[in-house]
Order: sequence, then C-alpha cells, then structure tokens
Amino acid sequence: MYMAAAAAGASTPFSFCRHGSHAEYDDAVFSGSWMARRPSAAPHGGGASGSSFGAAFRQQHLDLLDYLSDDQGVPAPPPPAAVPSASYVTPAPAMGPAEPVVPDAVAAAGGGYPRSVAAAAAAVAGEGRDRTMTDKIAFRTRSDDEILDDGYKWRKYGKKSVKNSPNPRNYYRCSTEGCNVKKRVERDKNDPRYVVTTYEGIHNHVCPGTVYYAAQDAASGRFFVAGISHPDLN
DNA sequence: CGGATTTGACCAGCGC
DNA sequence: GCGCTGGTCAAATCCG
Repeated sequence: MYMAAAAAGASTPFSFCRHGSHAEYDDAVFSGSWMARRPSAAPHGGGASGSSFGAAFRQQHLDLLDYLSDDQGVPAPPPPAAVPSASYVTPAPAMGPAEPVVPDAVAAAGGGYPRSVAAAAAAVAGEGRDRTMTDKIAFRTRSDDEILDDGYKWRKYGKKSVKNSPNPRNYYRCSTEGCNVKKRVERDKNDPRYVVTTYEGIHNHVCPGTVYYAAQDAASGRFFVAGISHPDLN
C-alpha cells in the first residue's frame, strides 16, 4: 500500500494504478509534450493518485533501465520554468542524449512518429479541450504477456500489421465511458521478448479498485482526500 | 444476453 | 494525383 498526499505536489500526468508483476520495464519514452505540458493537476481523477511515474516504478522495484525524452514527434516547447519536470520523473543516469536507445518499434508506436503524433495532437486539440497536445508515453517491457495489468480496463478496438515488423500492433481504448485514453501494444520487432506499449492521453477518472481515504478538516469541516491505496500494492 | 474481441473495410496523412 | 501506411470503425463472432 502506498499513501500519497495530494499536497505532495508531485502528481504525475500519467501514473499506473498498478503494474504487472511479471513485466520488467526496460525503456520508457516520454514525449516532449507529456514532459513539458503536463497538467498541474487532473490525471487519474484530479491527480489524487499523486505518485510520480518514476516514483511508481521505483516503488514497484521495477527495473527501469533508461528512458529518454522524445521530442522528435512533437515540437516540444521549452518547459515552463514553473513546471518542475524533474520532480516527477527521475532522469536516466548518464545516458547518451543522442543515442537512439529507442527501439524502432517504440518510434513506430508513437515516440518520434510525426504523423501519428501530429494526428493525435490534432485529434485532441479538436476535442475542444484546453490541452493542445497529446500526453503520450511509450515504454518497452520484457514480458511474456502483451497486456500489462495497469489497473485500468481496456477495450481492444483494432489490430494491424505494421510495416517492417512481423508482429501485429494491437489498439486498445480505455473502456470507461468518457475516457478516451488509448494505448498501442506490439512486440519489439528486434526482440520479441519485449513488448512496446504506448499510452496516449490522460485518464479522466479514477482507477478501478483504487481506494481513497478521506479526512475531515477540523476547521472547515470539509472532507478532503488524504490518501489513496491500491489493494494489489499492499 | 451483454460485453469483449476479431477482422476486413474505410479514411486520412504523407511521400513520391 | 496516386499509392502506401497507420489508425479507426463497425459488423460478425466469441465468451462468460
């Protein structure tokens, strides 16, 4: 179980409810927009989950070897000074910035994939939301299962064989009504042992199974979220 | 029977 | 303009 105070100020634009216990996270690619333009609050039902992505990984003792900020697909604006980007993700240790550690599959899955990213950004922008770019994260995991149990309920809506890859790409959409978060899952063409997962968007609801702890403010009498926990993480 | 999955068709963007 | 490719739709099918 982990507690996370909403006041911690380190809410993430994308945090998992839980992680598959059998997956090893090897590469994670954060899009520039996701890094720099994260909403200060709101993910997962208002950001109450509070744990950063990096912290979540560490908390689960997952082997996040490296990741990089990927700005190829989206012309990431310079991070606003007010956005403490380093507070919610832990920079990879001494990684060559120009080293293309991102597998092709990751790039194809969204990281550094101009067309899809642009299309997705346009799609999101067209929804009339105040966000102009898509929050996207792609990472590679070593897993036998293609579906990582992140706690959310996904509905498969498409499957496509992609060019230069023997493995098909599966398309999933968050099955929660009103939530249009999508994810793409495919096996790394270079190493089928790895699964490349790309999440796109931010959940506008709480994670199923998440337990919120309420506390009452003595002064105002108002209730507030004092913390959350996920049964699986206990 | 309702929800999830499968899968072929369709559409839009991009490169030539 | 055309072909290729990725992404999505939707009807059919499967499954609990």
